[in-house]
Amino acid sequence: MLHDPAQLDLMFQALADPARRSMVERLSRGPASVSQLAEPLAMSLSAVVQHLNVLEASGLVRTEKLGRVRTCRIEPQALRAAEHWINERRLAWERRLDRLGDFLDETKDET
Amino acid sequence: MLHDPAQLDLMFQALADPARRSMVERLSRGPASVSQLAEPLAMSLSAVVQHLNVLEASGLVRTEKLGRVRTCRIEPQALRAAEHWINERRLAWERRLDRLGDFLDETKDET
DNA sequence: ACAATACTGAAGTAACTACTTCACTATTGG
DNA sequence: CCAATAGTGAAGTAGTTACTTCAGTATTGT
Repeated sequence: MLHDPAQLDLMFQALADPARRSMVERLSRGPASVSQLAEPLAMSLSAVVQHLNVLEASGLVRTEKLGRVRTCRIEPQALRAAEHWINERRLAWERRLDRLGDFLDETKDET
Repeated sequence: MLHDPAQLDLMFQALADPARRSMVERLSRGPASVSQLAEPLAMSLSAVVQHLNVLEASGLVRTEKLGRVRTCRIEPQALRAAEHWINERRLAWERRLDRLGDFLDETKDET
């Protein structure tokens, strides 16, 4: 269920923005609050919350509110899904090149 | 030089569209012309060319024109760069979880 | 030579994105 | 209790994206 096209759209779209990637990068080093995520970014807190909503909708980040603090953390399964899609296509291409190489080697032997 | 933020923006943005992903998927099975890429897609040839330009600008696809036919193929290094970015963040997170697990195990022993 | 093929490019448009500001609501520390 | 903190939500706006159509240019098969 993580492989449907719409979910991949959301995940790659989420990763396409440098502010959101920097948030993911920060979260890869451990959970953080919204303010902590916002701190290094040159934009309003509101903008950060909007980016966070995009990340959450994509499934890449999960958040949990305790008191007045929203704690954000990475969802590694979603990262894995995006990684997997790319990996499959790259491997398909590279296997193809290998077979082509084998074929060329064989036909060379036949001369 | 494949790791600069702007290039990652372009690559993830390129992968965020289902039509473009279907083009990449087709190309992962071997090179194709613009018309061949367009064939399964419910949109004008012009639209396909525009998607193709996005893919080419991202570095994910390389094209070469011979006569009136533009042949498109995948650039696996670019796919690898996108894959690598995701992988690094996921691993950072998972290593963190492992260390946390070790720490919890150790402190449990100390009771 | 001429028709068909394979794109290419420009202009238009509707929807979406990445912000902004401002006003607001909880929660918490003193 | 009340001021500071942490975040939420709505509205507005400039810029971008994903198409469309239509008109044009090479290239190639007959």
